[in-house]
Amino acid sequence: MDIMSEQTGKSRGAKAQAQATKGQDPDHGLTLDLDRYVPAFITFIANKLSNSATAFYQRNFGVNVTEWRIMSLLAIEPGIPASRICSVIGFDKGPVSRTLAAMKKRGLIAIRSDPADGRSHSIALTTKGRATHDRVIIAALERERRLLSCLDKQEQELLIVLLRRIHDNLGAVTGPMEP
Amino acid sequence: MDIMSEQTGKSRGAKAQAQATKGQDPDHGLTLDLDRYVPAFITFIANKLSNSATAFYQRNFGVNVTEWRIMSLLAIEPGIPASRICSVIGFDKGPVSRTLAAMKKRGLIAIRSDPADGRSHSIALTTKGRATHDRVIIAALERERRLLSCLDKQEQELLIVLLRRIHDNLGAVTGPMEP
DNA sequence: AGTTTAATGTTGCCAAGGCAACCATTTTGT
DNA sequence: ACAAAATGGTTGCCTTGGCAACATTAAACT
Repeated sequence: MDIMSEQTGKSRGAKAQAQATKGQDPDHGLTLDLDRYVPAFITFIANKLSNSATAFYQRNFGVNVTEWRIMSLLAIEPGIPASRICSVIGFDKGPVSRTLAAMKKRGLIAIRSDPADGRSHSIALTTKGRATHDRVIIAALERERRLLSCLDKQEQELLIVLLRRIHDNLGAVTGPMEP
Repeated sequence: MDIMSEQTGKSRGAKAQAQATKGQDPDHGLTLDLDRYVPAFITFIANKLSNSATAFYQRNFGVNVTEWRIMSLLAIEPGIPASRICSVIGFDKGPVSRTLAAMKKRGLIAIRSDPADGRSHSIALTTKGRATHDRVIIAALERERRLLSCLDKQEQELLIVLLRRIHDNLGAVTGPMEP
């Protein structure tokens, strides 16, 4: 195939240093160029960020990163239902439901049922939840600042724009696909 | 984009504070701007990508996304030890060890112990593993192509460069930090 | 030498989070 | 009006993957 030979030749060039230590000469067939494979980059970065964030927030504020994400959204949009949380943070409603129950039990949020719709609930931070939020956000912004400290202001803007475009284009990949 | 374009005033009842467009809550203090908060973007995108990839690869090729990542690395650098896999894909050695055991049992990889170092092992794709790899990579590249289809060639290059810089800068955030 | 220290994997344990089945309420279609 | 479908949440079950304790071997330092 054309794709095969083209991609193989392309990725071979930038690869020499990667296998300096252990890799044998792999050169038969198509391989990924891990220095340019975006899904791997994004997953790697996200995993490290989430793990590190959960460890840090848990240790210092007693909340994990999922709870922090929910709190940050509730600070922006008080009174939203759980379904809104799911769509914004991109999580399944199962974990969100359980996390909300845990946060309510710890007094971080208040849940009152919607009088207009017996299925829905209105969720908001309590005073305690807001106080926790106001402490965590300082650390969160500092973490983001450090993460982006390797980019100048213009590059940061560019990254945000590109990530937003990718974010809005996720349907092109998560949708149906034939093998 | 704002995901809020749906029925915004639905379950917020009469007190729906229409922070509809941009999510700034004037009543309170500091809040995140979720349209510009990079950690949230990256996590969201990575979760959707990984979930969708695992579902797709599992259904069509019988491998999950972790196994695929390991396979893609083994195709590039045959004969590496497990520690190398951990550092490249950013996973803990525990899951990697278990995944390798499962892949060996299914005949996808071969593991032989290093005669020079009794602790280390040399891991490589079998013929069957390589055959699976050669089928999956077609889908993987197509998925990446779709993901990036919202960017032109220059923007894609830019994104790769920026992500690599972030990737290499992760230590600034995962390292020690005081609250 | 011998004793500590470090590195490689394996395993136990646990939290995070997706999926599906389900219940309770609308909403819709006829 | 009433059955059918859709919607919001809850729960059970499962996979993924991190962390820590451990065994084994290699390296480093007396």
